[in-house]
Amino acid sequence: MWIRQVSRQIQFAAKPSSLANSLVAINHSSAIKTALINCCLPITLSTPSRPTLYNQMAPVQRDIFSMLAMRGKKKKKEEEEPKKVVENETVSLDDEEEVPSAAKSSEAKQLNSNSNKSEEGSQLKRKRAIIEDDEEDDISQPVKVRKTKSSPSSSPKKRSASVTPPTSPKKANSKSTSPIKKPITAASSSGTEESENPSAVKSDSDEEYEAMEPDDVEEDKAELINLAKLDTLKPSVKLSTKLVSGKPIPYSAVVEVFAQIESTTKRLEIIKYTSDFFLTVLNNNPNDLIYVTYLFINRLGPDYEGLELGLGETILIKTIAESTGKSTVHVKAKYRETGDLGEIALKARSTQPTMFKPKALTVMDVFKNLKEIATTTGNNSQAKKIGIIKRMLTASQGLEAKFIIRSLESKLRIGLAEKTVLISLARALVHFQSTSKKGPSVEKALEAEEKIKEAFCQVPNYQVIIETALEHGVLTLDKHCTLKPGVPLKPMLAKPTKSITEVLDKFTGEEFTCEYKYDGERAQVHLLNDGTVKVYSRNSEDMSQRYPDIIDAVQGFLQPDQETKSLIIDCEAVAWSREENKILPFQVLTTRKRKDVELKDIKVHVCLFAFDILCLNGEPVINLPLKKRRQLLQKTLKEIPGKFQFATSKNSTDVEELQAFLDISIKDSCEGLMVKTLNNDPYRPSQRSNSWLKLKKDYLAGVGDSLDLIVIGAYYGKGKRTGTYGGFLLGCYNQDTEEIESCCKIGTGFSDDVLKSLYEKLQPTELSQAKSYIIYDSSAEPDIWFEPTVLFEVLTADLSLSPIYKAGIATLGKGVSLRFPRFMRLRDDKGIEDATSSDQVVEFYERQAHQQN
DNA sequence: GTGACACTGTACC
DNA sequence: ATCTGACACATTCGG
DNA sequence: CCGAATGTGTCAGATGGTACAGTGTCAC
Repeated sequence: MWIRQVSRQIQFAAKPSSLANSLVAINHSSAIKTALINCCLPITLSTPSRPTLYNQMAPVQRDIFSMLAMRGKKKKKEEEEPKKVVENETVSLDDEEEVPSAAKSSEAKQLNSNSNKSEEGSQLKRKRAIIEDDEEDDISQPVKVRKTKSSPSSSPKKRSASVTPPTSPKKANSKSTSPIKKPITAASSSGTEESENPSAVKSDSDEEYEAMEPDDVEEDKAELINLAKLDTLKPSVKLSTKLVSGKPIPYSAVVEVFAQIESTTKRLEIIKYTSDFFLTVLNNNPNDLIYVTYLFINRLGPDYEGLELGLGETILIKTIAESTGKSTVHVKAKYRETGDLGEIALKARSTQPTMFKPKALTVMDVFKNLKEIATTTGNNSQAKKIGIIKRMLTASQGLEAKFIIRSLESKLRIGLAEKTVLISLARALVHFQSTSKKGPSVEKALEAEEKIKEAFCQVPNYQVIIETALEHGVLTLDKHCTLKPGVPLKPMLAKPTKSITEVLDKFTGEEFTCEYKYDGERAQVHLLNDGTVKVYSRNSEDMSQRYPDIIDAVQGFLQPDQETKSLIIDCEAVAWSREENKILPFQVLTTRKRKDVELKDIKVHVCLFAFDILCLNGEPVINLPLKKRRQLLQKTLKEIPGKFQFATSKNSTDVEELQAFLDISIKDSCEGLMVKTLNNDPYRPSQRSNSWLKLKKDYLAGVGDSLDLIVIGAYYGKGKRTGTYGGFLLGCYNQDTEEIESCCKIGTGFSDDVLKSLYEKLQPTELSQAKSYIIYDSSAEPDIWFEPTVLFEVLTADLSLSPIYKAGIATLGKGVSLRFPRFMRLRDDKGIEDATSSDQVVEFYERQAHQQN
């Protein structure tokens, strides 16, 4: 039987990896698997990844390309809003650019040559590059000052006044740029006009590309690159919103920075804009920095405080519809087109007449409003929330509406997130606190970055970090912000790995260990000095309410002779059957209540599998190597079978042995293995460090089934998937009834190109409604139905009983769906009758359930 | 008012 | 959770 | 020895299923 399947798979396997998969999926003999791993997977690994056109471009080509693109933009703008760009002004601007660029490049070269020698050096180099940009900032800031001075009509910017880096003659020249900026400034301060032309603000960049041309022609390639790069960096110079020292930061300033950030994809540039702005805030009104930071990371407070907006797409659409006087249908249609609710709100707003000019929103206003939305609960709370949003929208000017909505969606989508904010904060703070006129040295800046990252991992609370940094200085953060029981720290994460050989590859010459990867929930258990116990999730949410049983039992886990007062351990909480003494599937664990769990009516029992210790009696131990930590862990705690156990582990470097261990782990209801180095690395909170790897069974083992499913519908893409389908609804074929039963959605595994071609391929087969032989649940109804013609090969980790999908529902009473489905490839060699049948799906499901006994 | 149910949001993976 | 794409950086290759 | 080509690591943002919790709605 399986031989036939194998030959079928061989026939269609596109690449060795999927061949290996298919084969392994059918036969569990570890010898075969090992052989496959050894001969097939390495081949795949060395295959170069699909190059895209852009990737194929040489850097120079890319730079030229982007420069041209930028010029195109500028040209447009000039056409749109003709302004008095006087020639000599543009020239002088040009000068300004050139000088720093030359200086910078030579510096950079020096750095390069220094740092190539060692790994540390090269890291240094990278970071230096970032920091040097900063110095450029300093240069640019005076520019702003002068601009304002020379052009009274533009809002006076105190912003840079307090920064006051040394002003050199070169900078003096650059002031002449001010007139260029004026029109924009005027527009944004007048608000309403500008909102009709949102691109104006965003573009707020520079217009004088022609001035550069003569230079370009003469310069050699290297210079060209520098110019192009500088060119893209320039917009950060301009902030049209005025900031007044001591006064609250206007929200419009934040929005303006968001717009700048959104206009680029370059990380260094983003960091520059952000840190620039943070520094400005520090100089004007340090107390607002925390609010600004929260707006940038789009959060309301530390994760462990558990504040939620309680708003989603649906309610936002309703709100936008209400506040703009359009129907929800209309808004939804627009959403399809643009994939961005913020944009819709903005456009709708700009066409709305404004009776009187509302008071400008401040950063504080917005943050407080968001917080109010989050804390509003109870009857009629939704209406109240909508009311608050409407108020904000009414008060919004310019681009503000767009970002208010995006904030409410919890997706800023501007290419900036936590990590970048942290780096930017570090740079802003270190500049702010630097005593030297020139700003901090490169080394200091790097140090600050490290310190703040480290501190944040141990105390993930921006308010604490910022306050501490302001009080004691960024550079001593490590002394004041260390982990302590009661405050969750960012857990260490593992990197996915595709094969045992890959693991061996990465860990050659290292001593390492393997542990079971339990299929449960990460649980960071804290025991405080006063005996309190807290449990935190992977994302630092407080789960104490969910696990009163754990809290109750922790004291009993301690070795009696150790007198342990406090500790933090890292565990996986797994559902446990006390009757059969075995691990239960993840799906069982999720049925546990999350709040108000009473000890007496717990139905789903839990066994904690501990694998690490992070703090003991108030002393952080994260800097010890794993070997030591494990010893500590086992010395401090004792196993109580079925309640508290140490993760099963094994040290080996033998492929066969590891393979066997992996197989056993899966038989023992685990997801696979975690592989960790024993000696080298300390516990590195939050990093997907190279010293922890996860070896996932679904790439190697039998349950990682690949199915061929029928595409029966699709969903409109949002954000960067606007204009194509963002996901698809898939079904399997029931041979008895000749119906198609919905099975899962799928939205990952596509490259952009594939997504595009799928759109072209499927769009002609769109139907106005579902074919009658399609069985589905209304809650998984797609935006678009298709004539079923196309099959996807889909990989999955697990199968689950589903409340909404229908595959095999006749046999099992519930449908079966897929856990972690991902697209592998298009099966255009097969017809829909060759799709995986409902029976097969059921078979897969039962085999999986059976396997774990 | 109360309870059942639907819908939405958010957490986990 | 999975996955891709863009960047920044690291390393190797060819003249 | 330099620049080009190729490889690697990090980050951000698309998207998956499922369960509970909270709110809204409606019938009684």
